[in-house]
Amino acid sequence: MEYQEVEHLSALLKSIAHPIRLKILCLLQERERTVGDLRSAVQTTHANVSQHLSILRSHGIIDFRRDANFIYNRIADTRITELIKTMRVLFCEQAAPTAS
Amino acid sequence: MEYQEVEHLSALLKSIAHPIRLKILCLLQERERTVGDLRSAVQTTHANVSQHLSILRSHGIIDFRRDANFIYNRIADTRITELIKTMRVLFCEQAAPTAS
DNA sequence: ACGATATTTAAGAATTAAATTAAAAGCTCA
DNA sequence: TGAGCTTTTAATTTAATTCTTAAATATCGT
Repeated sequence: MEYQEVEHLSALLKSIAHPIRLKILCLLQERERTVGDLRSAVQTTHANVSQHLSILRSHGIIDFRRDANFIYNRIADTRITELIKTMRVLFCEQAAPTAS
Repeated sequence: MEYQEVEHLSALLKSIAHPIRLKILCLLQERERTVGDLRSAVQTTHANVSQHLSILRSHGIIDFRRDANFIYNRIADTRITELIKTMRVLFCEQAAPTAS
């Protein structure tokens, strides 16, 4: 892996490694959500969620659309969706009960 | 994803998100390496490499064996190998030149 | 045991990231 | 326009990481 690739990938990983941001990304896997939705799911202040969202946006990981005074956030990079799926399978999936 | 899973996964991601640690993990994909090998590949001090290695060890990501006064480091968790492979495919792989 | 080499540990300084708080900016609808 | 939402920005404080340096530990070969 090239120097630049390592730097880029590590910045990306760092941006998704924070528990609040990781949880936000998991929530956005299912469907788009407003800032308020996310705030109540992750249990912190609006300002804090907003700051985390702006970090994710600055990496092009998420995107948003506005509707009235709501901001709907969604995942912008499908590779992130793939990555999170892979991590879930590798690290979160229960061993399937053996059928015996 | 459960609260505990989020916490665990984010700690894991944080531990691999540092550029030096990510590079170390990439180097260890191929084969085991001594601390000195790794040091010259990542261009920093022995002490610093050693500290990064100890972070990776404390997460069970890498493992080592001793031979004389050399410590040979290797990846201990195959899921990490899988994860890195996936990330390389998703984020580092060039689009294959179209065969036309 | 001694000198040489490889690695680790520990303590402190420097850097970077995160949470908090308060104020501002957008938008809607009466 | 202005009251009432939702969201963002900015400044400060707090906390966590990372690097640096120096000293220690471990092992080898003689």
